[in-house]
Amino acid sequence: MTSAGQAPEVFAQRPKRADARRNYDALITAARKAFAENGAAASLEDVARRAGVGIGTLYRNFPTRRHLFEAVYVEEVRALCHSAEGLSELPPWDALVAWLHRFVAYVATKRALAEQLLHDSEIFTSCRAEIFSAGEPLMRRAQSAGVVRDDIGFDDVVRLISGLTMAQFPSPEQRDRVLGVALDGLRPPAPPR
Amino acid sequence: MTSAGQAPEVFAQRPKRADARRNYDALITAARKAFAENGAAASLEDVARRAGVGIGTLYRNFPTRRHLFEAVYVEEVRALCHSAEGLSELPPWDALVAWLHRFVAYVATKRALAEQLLHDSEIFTSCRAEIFSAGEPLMRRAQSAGVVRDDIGFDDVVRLISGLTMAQFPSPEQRDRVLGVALDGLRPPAPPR
DNA sequence: AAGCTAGCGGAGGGTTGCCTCCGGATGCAA
DNA sequence: TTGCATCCGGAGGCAACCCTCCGCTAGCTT
Repeated sequence: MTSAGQAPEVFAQRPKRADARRNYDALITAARKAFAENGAAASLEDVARRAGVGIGTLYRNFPTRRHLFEAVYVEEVRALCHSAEGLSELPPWDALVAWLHRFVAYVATKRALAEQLLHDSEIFTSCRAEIFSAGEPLMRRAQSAGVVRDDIGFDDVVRLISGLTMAQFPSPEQRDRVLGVALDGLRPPAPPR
Repeated sequence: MTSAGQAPEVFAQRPKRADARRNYDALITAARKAFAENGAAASLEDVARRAGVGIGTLYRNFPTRRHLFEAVYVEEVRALCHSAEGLSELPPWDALVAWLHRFVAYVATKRALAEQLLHDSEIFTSCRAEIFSAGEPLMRRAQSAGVVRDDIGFDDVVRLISGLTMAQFPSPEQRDRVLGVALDGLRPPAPPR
């Protein structure tokens, strides 16, 4: 029950003919990999090659490098937000922490994507909105329950987490340990101190 | 009194003739700007242009893009580590926090650099060592004083901070607020919980 | 001040990636 | 089955960048 579903149609929509749709999906998948491997500057011709389609097909579906970027990015965000559903059955703190963990895991490999999109993109802002509508309720619930300090907003948490997301961790264990430390910072200060 | 000064000479050394040295420095400065603005893929010809030297000169000083990268990077790290000197006059916690703030501030703009260097570079490892020898003592002192939890290492802190470093903050205020939250996570857990 | 040599600049050849364009193939509706 | 609208692929022109090479310039030394 995120706000997804009626998101902005600003970006390239999935084509209707069966073969075209196949190609579209193959392109997105290939692009995700290529960007993850080679960074934001991955060759579009390489993407087409991986997807097993002609370069022309790529350009028809995504007139611009950015279009392709955005399509990949949007899909990631969708998945993340979707995963917030059902989390409200957990206790407030656990729900928040669980989702934030997913946040990190989902976005961890998308460095290149994020870097490219961070600047001036309306898609980015609308995705941001989606993320907020998925995570902010969890945050507020935790604050009302007194298990998260009151002097910070959800946007602070997003920055904190997405910062970690960008860092390179040698092992998932260390990543979780560090995330744990960061999360401890969210706890309300102990009464005496 | 960091371990700087006799650092690895693996990389291009500053030339001896006056004009050459001028060009070398101009190149580093230009490169720093170019990388900050255009990311890791900035055009080397552009760098030379900014520095007001011929492309040949650039290639003579830095045979490889990576050489240039490393020269810029090393200089940044030097400055940061150097700034740890004298901090031990402050109380343990304050000293650590002060340095970490500098860490964030110094490295904040070097996204592109870091991304490129993060992989397989011996320069990177040696810089890492330098950072550790500058920061780890501060950390240990704070731990002995009981103002930082004992179950984490300095490397965890580095990850935490350099994560923040990567994130894009709209204002320095928010950046500091978030950093504050993260730092609170370093405090030892309050006795009861 | 005169010569030696380190250093300079930028033309240019090669490579790579971008993007357009259109003849041919193919899903889909009737 | 047939027709057509949609979609495909990749050749090819264009632009950007990489990097080498070599004739000239100008610090430095004596």
